[in-house]
Amino acid sequence: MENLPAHFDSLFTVDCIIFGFDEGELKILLIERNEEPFKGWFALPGYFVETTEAIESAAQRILYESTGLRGIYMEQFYTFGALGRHPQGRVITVAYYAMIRLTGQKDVKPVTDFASQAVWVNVKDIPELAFDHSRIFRKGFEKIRNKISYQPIAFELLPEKFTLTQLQNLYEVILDKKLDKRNFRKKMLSYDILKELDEKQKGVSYRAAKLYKFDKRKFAKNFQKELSFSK
Amino acid sequence: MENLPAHFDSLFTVDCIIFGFDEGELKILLIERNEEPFKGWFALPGYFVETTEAIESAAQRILYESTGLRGIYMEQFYTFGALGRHPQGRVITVAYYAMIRLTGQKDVKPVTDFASQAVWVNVKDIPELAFDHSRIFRKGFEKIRNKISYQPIAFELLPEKFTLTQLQNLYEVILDKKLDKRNFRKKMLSYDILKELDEKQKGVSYRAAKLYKFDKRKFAKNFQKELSFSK
DNA sequence: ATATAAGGTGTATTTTTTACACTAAGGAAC
DNA sequence: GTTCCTTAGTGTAAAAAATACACCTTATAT
Repeated sequence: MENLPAHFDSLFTVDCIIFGFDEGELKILLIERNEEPFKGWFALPGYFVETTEAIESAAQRILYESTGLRGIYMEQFYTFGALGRHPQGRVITVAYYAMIRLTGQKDVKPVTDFASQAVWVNVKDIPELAFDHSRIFRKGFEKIRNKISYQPIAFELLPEKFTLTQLQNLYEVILDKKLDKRNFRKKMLSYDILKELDEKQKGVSYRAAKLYKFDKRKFAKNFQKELSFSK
Repeated sequence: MENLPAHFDSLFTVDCIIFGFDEGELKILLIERNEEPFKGWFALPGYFVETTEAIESAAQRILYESTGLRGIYMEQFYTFGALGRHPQGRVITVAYYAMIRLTGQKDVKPVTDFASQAVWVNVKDIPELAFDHSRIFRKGFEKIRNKISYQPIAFELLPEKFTLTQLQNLYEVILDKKLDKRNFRKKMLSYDILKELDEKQKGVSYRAAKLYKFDKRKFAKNFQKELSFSK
């Protein structure tokens, strides 16, 4: 950390995988680039980190510019710095993922000037992306797939009030496999992080299901105890 | 990723937590800085990433400069970029950990010109470190503590041939708790990643224990199957 | 009233985790 | 060479967790 130039600059970026769950499908937000390099390609929302900005804030800013949302929990999952990843020079990117609630209106605001549009794409239909963004996406997706197996992180994707079947569908889409209904419910309820509401689903043409809420307090209490190797 | 300056430079660093296991103690390698800022403080080995260098290579180089070792597996675990972390300006650092085999001689080569010495320090006695390195250390240590609970990553720390008791001691030191001998052996052997050798410990004044080797092939085979949420 | 579609529930079996204590072996000390 | 000391090495029973599996209930639509 020595021999610092009197003034220095940095060239690194933040790229975000923004997950949303909509109509039973897990999607991410992609932008279509309208500038070179990779003009016309789809890419993860991302941008340079200002020198006066913490990485974390840059991630929040990019999320805001892409979706209009603020204060969403984002998790940093890896930093990519292979030499050839940007055709014009050395760019290091810190990758984050976020999970957001798509409440019908799909709040996408393709704000930035370098994107011609922003679209939600099913994770099963992601095209080849600009730069090394395909790799970044795969790594981030793998991360949440692993994490969800031992930590209930997926509630951010659901509406505030949800049914157990919706929750199970979400798990099935993320894990890409069918789960047993009875076992899923038993296990999920045993975590004791859901609050059963006095309310039922509306507008369905079949028996309405009970609604639940995620209980942050209980979650914090029940998931502080760490993983153990045996005793 | 637009509006690139014709020429650009980046200011970021790599910092490494280098773990070693010696005389029953888990240690990390620290350097003592002999330049400002934080002259005289201990710090994690780290340095700038050259613009012509992949992050990964920089990590390897730093490991080599600190220990004389090459080709060791290193894992990136987090990137730190809070605004105030370096007193002279914005420096982003990508943190890696490595685990190395301390085979008696303790191969420390305090090579760099900005370090007056390099020392192995027990993880229980880490002093307050320069910059935000204390925080980096805590985060990295937590990471391996979690990871070892579901992946046998600790073999790199042991001599090539080791006894089950040595392995158990290592786990106990990392997890900071006592484990049951029978259960530990049962579980470890059930992973089927150890090769039992036709050889025994030497030079001990008590019953010599069988020696084992870590079997990389079996490890790869048995740990590709991923974690699952239930079926 | 009937059909349709999802909601909601329990138990037996298997697997995994935990708790727990004694004999065996080898070298050191006398 | 006998005794002592220290660690090696082993099995089983009980508890907990994970799995497999099928039917009745309830709400709406026709």
